[in-house]
Amino acid sequence: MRNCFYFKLKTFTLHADFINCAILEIKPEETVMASMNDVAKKAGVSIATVSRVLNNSSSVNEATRVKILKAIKELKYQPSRVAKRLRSKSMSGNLLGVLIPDIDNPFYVDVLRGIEDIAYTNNYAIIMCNFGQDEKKEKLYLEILQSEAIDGLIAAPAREDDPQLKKMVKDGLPVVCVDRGLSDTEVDVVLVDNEKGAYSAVDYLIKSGYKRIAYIAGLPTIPSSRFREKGYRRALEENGLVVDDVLIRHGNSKHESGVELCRELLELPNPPDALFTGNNLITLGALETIHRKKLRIPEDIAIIGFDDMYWSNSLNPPLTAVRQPAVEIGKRAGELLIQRINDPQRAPIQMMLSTELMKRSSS
Amino acid sequence: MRNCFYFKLKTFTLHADFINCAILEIKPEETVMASMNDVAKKAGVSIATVSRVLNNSSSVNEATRVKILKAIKELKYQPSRVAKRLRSKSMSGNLLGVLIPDIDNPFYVDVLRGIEDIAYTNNYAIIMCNFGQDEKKEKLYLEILQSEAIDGLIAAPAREDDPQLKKMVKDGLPVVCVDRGLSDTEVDVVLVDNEKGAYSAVDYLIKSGYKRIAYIAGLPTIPSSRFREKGYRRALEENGLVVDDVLIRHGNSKHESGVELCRELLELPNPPDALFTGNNLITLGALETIHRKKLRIPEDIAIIGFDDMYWSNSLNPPLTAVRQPAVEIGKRAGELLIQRINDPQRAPIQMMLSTELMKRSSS
DNA sequence: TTGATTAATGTAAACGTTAACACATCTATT
DNA sequence: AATAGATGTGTTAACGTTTACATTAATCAA
Repeated sequence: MRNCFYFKLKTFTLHADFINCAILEIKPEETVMASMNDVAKKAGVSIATVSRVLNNSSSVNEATRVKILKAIKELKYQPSRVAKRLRSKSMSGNLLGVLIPDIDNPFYVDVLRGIEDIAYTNNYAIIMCNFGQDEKKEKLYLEILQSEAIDGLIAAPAREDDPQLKKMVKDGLPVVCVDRGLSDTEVDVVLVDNEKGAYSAVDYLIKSGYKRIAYIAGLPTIPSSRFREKGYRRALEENGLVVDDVLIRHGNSKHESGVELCRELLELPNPPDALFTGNNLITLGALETIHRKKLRIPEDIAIIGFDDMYWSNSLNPPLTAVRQPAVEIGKRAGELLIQRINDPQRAPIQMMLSTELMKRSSS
Repeated sequence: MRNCFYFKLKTFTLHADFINCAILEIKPEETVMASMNDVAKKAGVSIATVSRVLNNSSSVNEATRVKILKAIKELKYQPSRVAKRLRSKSMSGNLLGVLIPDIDNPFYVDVLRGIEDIAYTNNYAIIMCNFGQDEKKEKLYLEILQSEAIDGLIAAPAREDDPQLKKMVKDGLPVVCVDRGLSDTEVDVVLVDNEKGAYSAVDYLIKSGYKRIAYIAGLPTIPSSRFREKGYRRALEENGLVVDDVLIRHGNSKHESGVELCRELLELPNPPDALFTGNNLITLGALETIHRKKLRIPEDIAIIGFDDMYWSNSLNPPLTAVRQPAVEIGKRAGELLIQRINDPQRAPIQMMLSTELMKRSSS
């Protein structure tokens, strides 16, 4: 604004900027958001007193308190979270980071929703970081989160031994891991008993009479993939079936790997009669292939997927699935994180929620 | 740390804090994250010079530059976005807000992913706010976003005339609306031609021979719901069919309204032979009901849904759907926003992307 | 009355940046 | 030889909070 007048006086030309300026000046309110200083001035007190009533720390006279409250109302004052965060890393800046591998996966969306729910009720905002299974991107996001001075982080790291994340934990950042842990590191973890969940699914398939059960796995780097495979193998073994390695396929945890690996399996000389799919996306991919081949479920091929969806009943036939309480995982993680922010000394907790086999008609 | 020694010298007692301190002192690195000041000190220059090489503004001697760069490397210095943001609202603090009505809806997830993609490549972080169709929550989130001093906002507001959001736009916050606009307000908008999309679907149904076509609508407060209804009506009229109001049902845009309203329609004395569903969630809900009733698609009831999903082919039969390029909507919105941040004066743009009727076998 | 405690408030330094301004040197133009 | 500009650098005041410390006035026990 001052620049504009400068232009005017100096050159005596109607520079474009000046015109804009003039117009702006007519605008009714150039509301620039009141600061604590403005409030203090308006209430005729010092800035410290305002801060005191805001955080109702230590005693302040009732009369001044109402004066200040009034000023706050009138100026529509809103404290700046940014300034707060800058000032004291110790004090809560009310910002949480969430680092997830793949927002295309409905499981993580549910987790995110659970986190968001808790965050919101505790007045935390969330910085959402989706690294799409890309470790480089993950690394960059971790740096950004650090730079944003978040109060805490909920993460499903790409690898269990992520050195960067481990360092952040060691440096004192409150962290809760979901879906997977962090090796050799004292950190809260919320996950599900993957082996048991997989076992229950495969055992159920066997008990239902299926003999050649295939497993389409996700990325082997992800612990849950491995645990699920372990459960799969154990179920076969304990039921006296032999594990046929040709029936185990490893993909990248994404939709198209479900499509592709399912096709490979079905085109085998001796194809499976049932399918256990390693996650949401893989299940959907496999279904696509099965339908394309006009195979009947479960008569030609049965299927049980890891991860349930609220629209599993919209599939035809309704999908039998191992349900992870995804929203609850998010909520618990959020609660643990806030707890830890308030009490950094608390011993780490590993919370293992149980899965539920949702028996529907695809198996 | 210094406090501890203070304790020691003053009281000569082993205060608990002191013990903690002693232990802490043994810890290898109490890495507190280096600041620009540390870098400056280490490089033997002033803090301003460091800032200069960081923003490579104005000239700085090559020798000092490398000295500083070296110091930065060694200290693993990372600039604080928080400080940056506090310092200059004008300068980019590299933080964007995203305000969406319902993260359960895969459409918004895709939009979010598009935004995230652009944000990431431009070094912006995202604060994600999901208000779940709750206007009170929306209001609170807007306040939080303001308080976080975001550089820009992408929003799908609950109502077109949201006064709070309108005020924020007027106050100069760069805003881009997705999926819906903001009445009487100069703001960038990215959306789809909802009427045309709906028209194409219903027209296709009619051309395929269906006579009684029902529409399950979302919340009437949402503009897109109304436009889709308009397209539905126009298609009927232009094809010489009469609009039977009993075949139009209004829900709340959520899954269970799809389940319920579809049931009502199918139990009508004179039920529809085809269904046009107003969004993702409604479609899924309707499918659930159809399958529960063991009706065949499309023989007993045809269905076309608004919103396509990457797993529409996993449905049985594959779903015919009006595809919104959701990811692209997100990307375009992200681009527009960043443009506007860099040039606040640019005239607002309304970007209307086109839908595509994905003809599969549910109709 | 005095000295000590408490209540209510103000002052100013920090948090980590940016940017306006000032100040040297040095080079080039007259 | 003098002046103007460029080049390179430092100093310092913001930004909006919190908080340690200082200050004043009032209350109270002795």
